Amino acid sequence: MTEELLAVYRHSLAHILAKAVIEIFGKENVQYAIGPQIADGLYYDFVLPRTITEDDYKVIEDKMNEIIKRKEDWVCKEISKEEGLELFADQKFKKELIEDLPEDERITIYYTGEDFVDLCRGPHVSNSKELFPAAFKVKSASGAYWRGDANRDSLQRIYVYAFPDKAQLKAHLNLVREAMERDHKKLGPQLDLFMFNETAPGMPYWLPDGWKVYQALIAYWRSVHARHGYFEISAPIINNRKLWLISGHWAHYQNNMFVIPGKNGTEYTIDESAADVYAAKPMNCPNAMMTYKRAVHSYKELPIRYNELDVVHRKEKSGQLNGLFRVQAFRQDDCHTFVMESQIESEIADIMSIADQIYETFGITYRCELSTRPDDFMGDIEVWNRAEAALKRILDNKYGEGNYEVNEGDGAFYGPKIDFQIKDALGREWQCGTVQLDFQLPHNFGLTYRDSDGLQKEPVVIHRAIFGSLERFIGILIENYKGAFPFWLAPTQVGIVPIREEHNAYAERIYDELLNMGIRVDVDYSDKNMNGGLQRQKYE
RNA sequence: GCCGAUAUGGCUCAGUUGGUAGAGCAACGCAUUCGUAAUGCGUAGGUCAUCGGUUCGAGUCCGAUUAUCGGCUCCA
Repeated sequence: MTEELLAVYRHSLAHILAKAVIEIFGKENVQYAIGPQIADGLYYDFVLPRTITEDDYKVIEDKMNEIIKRKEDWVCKEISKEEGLELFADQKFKKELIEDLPEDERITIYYTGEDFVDLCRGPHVSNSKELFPAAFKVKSASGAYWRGDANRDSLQRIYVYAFPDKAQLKAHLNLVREAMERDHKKLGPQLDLFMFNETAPGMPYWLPDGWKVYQALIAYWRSVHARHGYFEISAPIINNRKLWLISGHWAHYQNNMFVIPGKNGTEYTIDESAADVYAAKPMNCPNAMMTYKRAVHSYKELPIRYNELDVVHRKEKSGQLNGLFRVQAFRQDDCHTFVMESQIESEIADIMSIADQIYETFGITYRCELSTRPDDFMGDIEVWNRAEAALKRILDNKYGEGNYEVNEGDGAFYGPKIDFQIKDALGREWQCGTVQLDFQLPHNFGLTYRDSDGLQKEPVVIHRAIFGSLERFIGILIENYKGAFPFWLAPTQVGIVPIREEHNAYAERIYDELLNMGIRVDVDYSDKNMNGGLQRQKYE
């Protein structure tokens, strides 16, 4: 089945889903919104008289199958806006969709049988029998908003897996099960890598074994950067509000910051009346700017590359947290590189080569996305154009023109960026690394360097991370390796288990030798059988 | 934040129509010295997430809170 046919198949099934739900609840009780196809099937959004529960899934599936078996014809009709508004008079979402259509847009509707009609661009099957063997399964039901807007109607979204045939559906369900078994939220605590506690939501505790993995990753990361002229710094975790006012975070990012109120007399407050208001840093950049600013710089010093692994805190809305994938306290493998505009291209090319090397080490493939100037950009448009051209040249050289995604207008207001989407063992994609140009922060902080012509100029800052956050990256690694880390990352690289007491002395000798070689080794002297697996040695 | 779900000893779970908590594994003790998915016997471990309410009585019912999970991003 081609991509196009699969889309038609899934989208047609979405109509079948809507028809089924309407037949189950009664047409007068259902408002149906939209139902597109998605990566593994389709969904449809409804307003229903009651909440869908798991017990309904089977009922819905059965009804869908029943409808398909009717082998009804699908009829497409072109109608006028007025006809549409009349036809969908009692369907508020459809009416809104029609009203929002441009005047000259042709409006089409699709009948499935005579009793169900949906506003739709199509195309669709011409008869339900084309939907056989109808390999689908209701996946879940959840809340959603009309047009993704939290202020508008709350809808119930029903997700359905749908594949061309039963074998592919089964394969996908297996993949889903496999992914569940690999879930780092389960494996992590099971393997004693990390844990969470209610008093610090979204802030991982790294346990001894997890911290070994963490440190192994960092050690590797440092060794790679050492060969590319990077220097590591560390800066305060909390700063006075003054810093965040300069950087713009106070104005634009305050809702995502953990703020420590100051004292105005006896009152605690975060406003100007208290001078001692602090906030935990959500990003490392402002302190990197301060670090640069401590001295005058010559063009001969650039690029200056400051790596930084400090913990950052970002306050998320409740309901947004997700294991290690979305946390409130984490370390980015952050770097702020200060360059002259003329150095952007070569510097980013070097960053790309570092990214290549690091991702390859994990057997991870990735693809790049370029995000360009948004409407509300800041700075000089000529600088933007040159920077975007430089990024394009890099990507063109590396992947060939058109072989990477371009998200027009998706860049940050302070500069264009390249994102790395990495792909794990199960083919799932994750946003990790990012390279962002920044023309704004150096300006806000008044950064300069003395150029060869004797003039003071503003450096450009490149923000970049390759792991993204260590936390998220380790989460991905746990799932990618199913908890079985490669030797160089494994918390325990060698385990020694003497069988009898008289072997203990020899075990100790081996243990010391391995330890001296820098191997992470454990030995189990416990007097018991081997069934329990390796025990942690007592004197650790 | 919104919709939905979940919350019982370290882990996995049971707990019927409300009558003051059970099991297996793990732990610990004793015995066993036994070679790769479970040696035997015994001991200890829980204010049933938190707070409040209903009741003579609540793990069980009601309310609030907190945390966690699935969605809310693929837009006829």
